[in-house]
Amino acid sequence: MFSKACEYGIRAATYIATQSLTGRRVSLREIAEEIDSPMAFTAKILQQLSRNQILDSAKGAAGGFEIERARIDQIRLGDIVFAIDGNAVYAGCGLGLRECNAAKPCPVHDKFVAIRNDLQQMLENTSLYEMTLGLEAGLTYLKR
Amino acid sequence: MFSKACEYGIRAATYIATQSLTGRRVSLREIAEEIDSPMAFTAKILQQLSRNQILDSAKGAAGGFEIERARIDQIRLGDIVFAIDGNAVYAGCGLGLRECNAAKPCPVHDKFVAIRNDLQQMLENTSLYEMTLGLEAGLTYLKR
DNA sequence: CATAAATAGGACAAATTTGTCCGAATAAAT
DNA sequence: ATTTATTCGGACAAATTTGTCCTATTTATG
Repeated sequence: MFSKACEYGIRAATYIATQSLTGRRVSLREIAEEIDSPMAFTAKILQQLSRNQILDSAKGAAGGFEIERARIDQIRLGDIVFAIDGNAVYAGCGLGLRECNAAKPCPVHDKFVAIRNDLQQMLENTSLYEMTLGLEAGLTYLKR
Repeated sequence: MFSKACEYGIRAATYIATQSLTGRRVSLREIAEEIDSPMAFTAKILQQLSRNQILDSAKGAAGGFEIERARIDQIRLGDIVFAIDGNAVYAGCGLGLRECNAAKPCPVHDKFVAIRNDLQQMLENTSLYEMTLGLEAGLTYLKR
């Protein structure tokens, strides 16, 4: 559904958020270990999230990544997906037609629209904060 | 959502179905033109669908592809997707975890399950025949 | 100031997906 | 029987995505 880059990005942002909630800034190394992702590749994705103001990075010794407390509430899962995969998830015909809309639809246009609307709703309604809740309680996981 | 191969496969199967309804067997060349897909690549996909009994192929002059009338009603969109993309659509964690289930879920496991169930329902409830209806009536399209 | 620890970014490499080419096999038509 | 039109299948090529490596830059700390 999402690209690998996007999957890593969501997991990374979620982990960073859990740590930022306790005021801890985390390093790339730690992130990659905690979400079990390739470190250098994860670095690229974090850069992208940083450029898109999803998270803040600090260079130098004791540097790392963090997310402002207030932003953890505001950032939606969809923001992260958009920052990495663009609008590919929402746009684009399910059968790959360049133009596909209500006026000239593909044979499954309506059915796909319905499902993508559900997906979009979910992505827009899910906050980063919400994703951190189960993690701290040990009810959800970011690796394995 | 689906691979390019899968998109072409669905479009091809749908076109073949419309023509098989009138007893016409169609050639690869015609299919590729009608669904606007790369011919040689489409050939590979049709082979795959043929091996999976989604459609029948006939070699030699006047050969081509067709689908038995009775099968057009029986084949579901999900059968085509499964023949090409396997169970990737249903299985697999939304965040890319190797193991993700109700016991040890990722932070968005439940939300993804809900959406994927909807998708699965749609794929299993949509028959190839149903997809041909709008096409003949000029209400839906397979290219552009 | 020097050093160490960290991110930034460019170039490159590997893997996967997408797409092409061509010869072999098959079957209808002349 | 030969020709012609077609699918089959293998090898290859291109494009994209995923992943690695190395150097430069930045910043805290002694």
